[in-house]
Amino acid sequence: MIMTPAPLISGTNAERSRMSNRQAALGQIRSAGQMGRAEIARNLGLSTQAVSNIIADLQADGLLVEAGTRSQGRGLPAVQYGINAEGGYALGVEIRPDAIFTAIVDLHGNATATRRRTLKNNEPEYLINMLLKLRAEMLEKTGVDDKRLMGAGIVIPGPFGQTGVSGLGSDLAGWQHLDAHALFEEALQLPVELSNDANAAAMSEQITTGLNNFAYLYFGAGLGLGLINQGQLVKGAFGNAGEIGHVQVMTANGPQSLESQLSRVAIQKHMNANNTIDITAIEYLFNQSDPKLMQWLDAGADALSQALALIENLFDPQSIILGGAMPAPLLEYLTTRTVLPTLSVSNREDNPHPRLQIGTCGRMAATLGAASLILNRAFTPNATSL
Amino acid sequence: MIMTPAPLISGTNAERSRMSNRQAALGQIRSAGQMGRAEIARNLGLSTQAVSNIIADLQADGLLVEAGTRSQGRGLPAVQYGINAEGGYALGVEIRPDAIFTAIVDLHGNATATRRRTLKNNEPEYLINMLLKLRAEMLEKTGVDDKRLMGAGIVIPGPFGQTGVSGLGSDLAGWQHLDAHALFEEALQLPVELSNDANAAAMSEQITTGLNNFAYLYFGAGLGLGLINQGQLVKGAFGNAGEIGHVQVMTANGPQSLESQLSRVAIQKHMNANNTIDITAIEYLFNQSDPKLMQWLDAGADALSQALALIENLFDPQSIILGGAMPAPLLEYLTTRTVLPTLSVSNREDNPHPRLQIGTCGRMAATLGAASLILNRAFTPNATSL
DNA sequence: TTATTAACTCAAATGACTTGAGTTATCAAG
DNA sequence: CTTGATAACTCAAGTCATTTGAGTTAATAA
Repeated sequence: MIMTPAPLISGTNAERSRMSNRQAALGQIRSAGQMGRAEIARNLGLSTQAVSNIIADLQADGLLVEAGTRSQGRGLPAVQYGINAEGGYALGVEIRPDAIFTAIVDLHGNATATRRRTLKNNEPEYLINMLLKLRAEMLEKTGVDDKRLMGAGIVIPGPFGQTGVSGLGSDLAGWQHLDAHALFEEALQLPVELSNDANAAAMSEQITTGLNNFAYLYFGAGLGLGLINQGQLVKGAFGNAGEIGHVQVMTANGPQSLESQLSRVAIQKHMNANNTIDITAIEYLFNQSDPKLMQWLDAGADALSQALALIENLFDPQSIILGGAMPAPLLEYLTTRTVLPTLSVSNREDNPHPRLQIGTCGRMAATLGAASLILNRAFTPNATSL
Repeated sequence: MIMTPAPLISGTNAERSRMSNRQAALGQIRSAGQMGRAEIARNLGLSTQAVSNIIADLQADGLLVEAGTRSQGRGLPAVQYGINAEGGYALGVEIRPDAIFTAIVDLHGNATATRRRTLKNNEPEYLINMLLKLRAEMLEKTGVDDKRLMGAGIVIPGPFGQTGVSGLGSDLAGWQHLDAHALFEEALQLPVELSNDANAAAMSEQITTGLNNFAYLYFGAGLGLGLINQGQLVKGAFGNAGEIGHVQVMTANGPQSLESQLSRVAIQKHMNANNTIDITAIEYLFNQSDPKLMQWLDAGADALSQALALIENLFDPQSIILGGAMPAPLLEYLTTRTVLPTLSVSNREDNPHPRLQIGTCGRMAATLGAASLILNRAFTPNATSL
């Protein structure tokens, strides 16, 4: 499977300008909730008239709805516009070796339908058929016209391609040499965004928090890092950026991989569990204040602290967000136990954001993140290929 | 000093489209060396006529020159255009606590004049006056019209602002709370790009290598990391991304900071030198195969190997480039001694680029890099504020 | 020698934005 | 309560940069 770095810089003409301006206007409205035309025009450096035309278009396309008027001081009150949740939908998909998760997400970012199926195998044909069936089911249930589906965001386990960290358990058997992107686009007949779990979850967090320079630590089976720089995902040359699990940290037992200290699998191992411990089981143990789990959390906090120092000094983010398939209270507890590193460029007074915070938690974090890859394109100029 | 993340997304109109297309056309020509109009049009997705108009403009502005014709197969031979080196210049500046380096660089990236002065102190007024004097000197010597100066790229020692790693020796005394950007723009009456040494050097390397996803390890007094993602610098929220020197690596003497193992200061310490060892001294020692230096190199190669694993797994670059104020032969030797990590996403067969390579070396690397921050803006659409 | 091909030019058409005049509704001041 | 200032918005004309389509030119292939 090939992921080209694609530096495709393209020229601009009137039509592409309009497209770009439409997206910029939508982006403004989304991040503010609702807005008037004159304000959008000021923010984008366009004339009121231009924005009026654009808004009229968007409204005709069903992407916007009027939302009353608002007056601030003198002058004619501004007619407010908001995103029409039903104006468009994104298909979010997470594929794991053992299961597939899907969701239909509206323009407000709310899931209107979700599905979860266990997988018998990872053969492309089986998987694609499953995916098509789930899409059809969800579309029927929600009554969404499939013309309103803007695209599919698909999370598949990294690393992409055959690399030095392949075959360590999490990747999809038999997919290393496939062009998954083309395969999915062909099957779904939709624009597709491929990504790993951490990047997808990070993108979704960008939308909800409004941050545009941050790092996202995603707890899946292992541990992944999603990086957002200037609002853009840092995917790396082959889409494999963020493989933080293999980074070494110091422990009482000498240097170990971060993933072996801080992940669901690490918990499993620490608890000497024979079968997989999932998020529900972890939540139960945490609510019981299970001594072994609490012990693990202390060691985990130490590893996390080292990871923070690393991320902060390499990336200087506004904030580091924890999320993924872990119970929120556990991550909350983990943050309170974690020492924020002193020797760090993020150790400064004038950052208005917390250095460490909790984001979206739960099983569907990556699936919703996948959908947000598509939503993001609708709201960001020049993001067609990211 | 405040560096805003500046997510300013702006709308597009006819004039801004033209500006963007001009830059895109220049970028095409630069990366290809020379090109015909029809080819540019195809690459940018514009009509031939549009590109013809743009090229005529650029030629009238003195940014392009005709460079003969080229025929490939049938059809009218294409008139080729190339960048006119004298069409514009950038001022490159590196400020260190003890010295200032400046250069005037033409559109081909060649330095037409350079200066180096030691600094008595770091007071803003003294520094600015020195800078103005050097600029005047260089402009006079080269006969460059100061209207042709497109801007100034200025490298100042990080970290920016008062952080947890400030006051460790390298930063400019008394500058933490100044708005350096405004200060320089006011004094020079030019657009200014501020950056740390590693980022500037990385940008310059992007231009010479054509890579757009890579990491650059910059050997200054310490060690810095410059990251380029999708052709864009990863600066971090406060401009302090890439502080890799403080990252911990394993050594025979337990965990140590990377900078203590792999930097000019580390050499100094290892050699038990009382006075600073500069690049010339290091080159001499290396040519003598000085046993202590060679011993240091072995330990350094080990530290470098760990740094590579880290960078590769976090950023998945096309390549990692070594450069800066070190003798090229020493870095060459270092690369041959460095084990490329196995457990890395970069350990793959299908990457056409070497995982580790040497870039620009020498005292002026950061200064020329600073200038390239300005040159880059001229050749990249939407890069006005990076 | 001739047909084909591709780069390029000219002039008209198109698309999207800007400009400027005019309308409307709110707030503030008298 | 009236009046004036203000700001959002609309309409119509103007501007800018691009596209389109009909030539023109020069090289190569047949």
